[in-house]
Amino acid sequence: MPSRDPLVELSQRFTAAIRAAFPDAPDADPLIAPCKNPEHGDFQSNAAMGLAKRLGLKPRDAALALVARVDAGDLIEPLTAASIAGPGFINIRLRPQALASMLAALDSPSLGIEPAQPPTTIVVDLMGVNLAKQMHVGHLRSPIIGDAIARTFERLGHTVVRQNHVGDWGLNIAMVTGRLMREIAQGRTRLETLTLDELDRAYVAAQAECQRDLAGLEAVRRFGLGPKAEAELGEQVAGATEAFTLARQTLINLQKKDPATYAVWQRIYQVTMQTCVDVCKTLAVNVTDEHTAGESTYADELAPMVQDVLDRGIAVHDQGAVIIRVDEPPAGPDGQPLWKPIKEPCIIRKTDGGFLYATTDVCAIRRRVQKLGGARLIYVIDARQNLHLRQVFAASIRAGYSIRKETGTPAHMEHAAFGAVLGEDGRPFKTRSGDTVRLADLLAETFGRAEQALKAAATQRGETLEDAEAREIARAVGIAALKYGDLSTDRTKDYLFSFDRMLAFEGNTGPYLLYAYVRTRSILRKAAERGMGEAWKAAPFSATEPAEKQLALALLRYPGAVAGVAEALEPHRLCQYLYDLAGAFSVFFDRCPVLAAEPGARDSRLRACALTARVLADGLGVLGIPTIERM
RNA sequence: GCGGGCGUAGCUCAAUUGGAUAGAGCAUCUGACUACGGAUCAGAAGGUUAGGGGUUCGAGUCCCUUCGCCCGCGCCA
Repeated sequence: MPSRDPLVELSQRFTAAIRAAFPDAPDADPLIAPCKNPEHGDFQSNAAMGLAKRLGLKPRDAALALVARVDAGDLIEPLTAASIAGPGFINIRLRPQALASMLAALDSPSLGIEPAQPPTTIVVDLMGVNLAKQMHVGHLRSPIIGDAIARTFERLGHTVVRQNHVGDWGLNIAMVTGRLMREIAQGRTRLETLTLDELDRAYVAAQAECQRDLAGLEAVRRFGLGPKAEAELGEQVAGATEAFTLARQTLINLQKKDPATYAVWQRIYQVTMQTCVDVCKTLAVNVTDEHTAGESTYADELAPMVQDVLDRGIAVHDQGAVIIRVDEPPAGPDGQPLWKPIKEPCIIRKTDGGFLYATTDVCAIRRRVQKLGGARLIYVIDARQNLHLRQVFAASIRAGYSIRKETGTPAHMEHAAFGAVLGEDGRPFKTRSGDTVRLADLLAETFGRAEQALKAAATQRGETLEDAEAREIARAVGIAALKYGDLSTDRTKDYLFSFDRMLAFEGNTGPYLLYAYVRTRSILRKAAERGMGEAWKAAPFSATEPAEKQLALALLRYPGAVAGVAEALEPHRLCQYLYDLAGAFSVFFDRCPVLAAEPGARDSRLRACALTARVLADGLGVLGIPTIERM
């Protein structure tokens, strides 16, 4: 039985040929890849050049030796000296029969993606909202990229645990909680009707009133700006100091769960998380209450954790703080250092006895490995946090918290970093007035623009779109535009945000892919309307036209494309694949009539359309982009 | 100062991790149809891959160096 994936099948045959021809290099990679240029062939092996270098042969001789030993069977056309091109590329053509049977095999419920054996547990950190703060563009990339990565592993049959590491604890939260309690006491705010907007304002106000302008006071004194200025600033500092002291008291009350204080905090939590979960739902991001693991849930673990590492001599006192040094990594099983030396130590307790986010993050690693069973931890967090994460990873390895019981080795921890969101001027994305863009506004504008564009297109076709239907389709188009726009470029680079570009119906965009999908569905719908039955669903694939063959080859690359995303944690590979597939389908659509073809070709082409539709929908699903039937 | 990242067509991005003539889309120009959804397809033009040096059959990719931009750097999260 032929494999569904020609890459796998060809790799096996070439590996066997390498072992037979070059016993001294049995482990050499066959380096099978699809040909970029269809004129060269369907696939190519680039193994000969490497082998030649390694064994001191002429590349062409190595290629000849390989060509002579590859078992072509009924899979590929026989390889000859004429198959060798350039310095030693071996060009490969599939036999039509093999192509047809592989395609038929792909046309299964799994679409050629077999569940991982054995599945592993992967924890994905994919969001970090803060209590009492309005969500803004900065919160966009993590859930979009993180959810796509999570869905990829789920699709491959792994167990995924999503974690929303909510910033819901600490002095900043205590400040706003304290402020809110006073506002309530004064009758200026009501807990029952509290909104996130009010919370956001209270947060900013609380920050401001706790901000002691000591530097300003110093300057006033130094430059002798007069007793009045000094008195004003002195008053501010005194007020801020008082507010600060109050916030500290609130934090203490929170920590011991003083009922009045805790009730206000809970309400703040509720209002913030409701908005967060709503946004995720709107965006079709799979993050719900069950995925939230706020910093508050680690509060009781911090002090004992620090004590534990102190007791074991892993952490030390330094300049009044408690730190874990990470500049001398121990060697792992392979003799290599477990991480790259980091000069800056990981601080886990401040001089004043307070804890930091590093303290929480070390506890989070412990929970994710020891309790949640994570064999692999993926942090989808912006690139600026790289040093912090490396410190925390290293510290948790030293502390033994990330050592898996099953294997005795550290869980694999990765930072899937992403760049900043920039405006079209290349500066951080802001509103015209320079404020940060609220997520709610951004979504509204996306959906609004999508709806307008859809209506305009409908008018041009001479159709009218009902408001309700337009809105519904605009939602899907907007989500596709927003998510695909973000996912389709290398996540590590900064991302230039542009409504016009992401919402364009042409080019490598979400709407274009939805359109391609809609066209596949439209043909199938028409086939049903014209009573073409269901027999075509089992029709043999025949690829007589070049466009049919290119579509078939594109379809066969699907399992590899999904696997590639998992390997590199780079969803843009799947985007590129889907765009290629949509392009191959468009050419096919242009060249090969389906419904009007004679019955044999028609059935084969109908089946190709159906398979294309399923791969497009499945692939978009892996990216977290829902499809629609019409647009 | 130290550390990390980036620099590819006018613009926005790719390049299967060292492979064939560096590919797409947008914008520009030229063709194709009274259309299975033209929101399409075919073609043209556009490049010293920031500059220089090196490694080898072969470099956008690896090493060295210069320039430019972004980010981080023990008691914020």
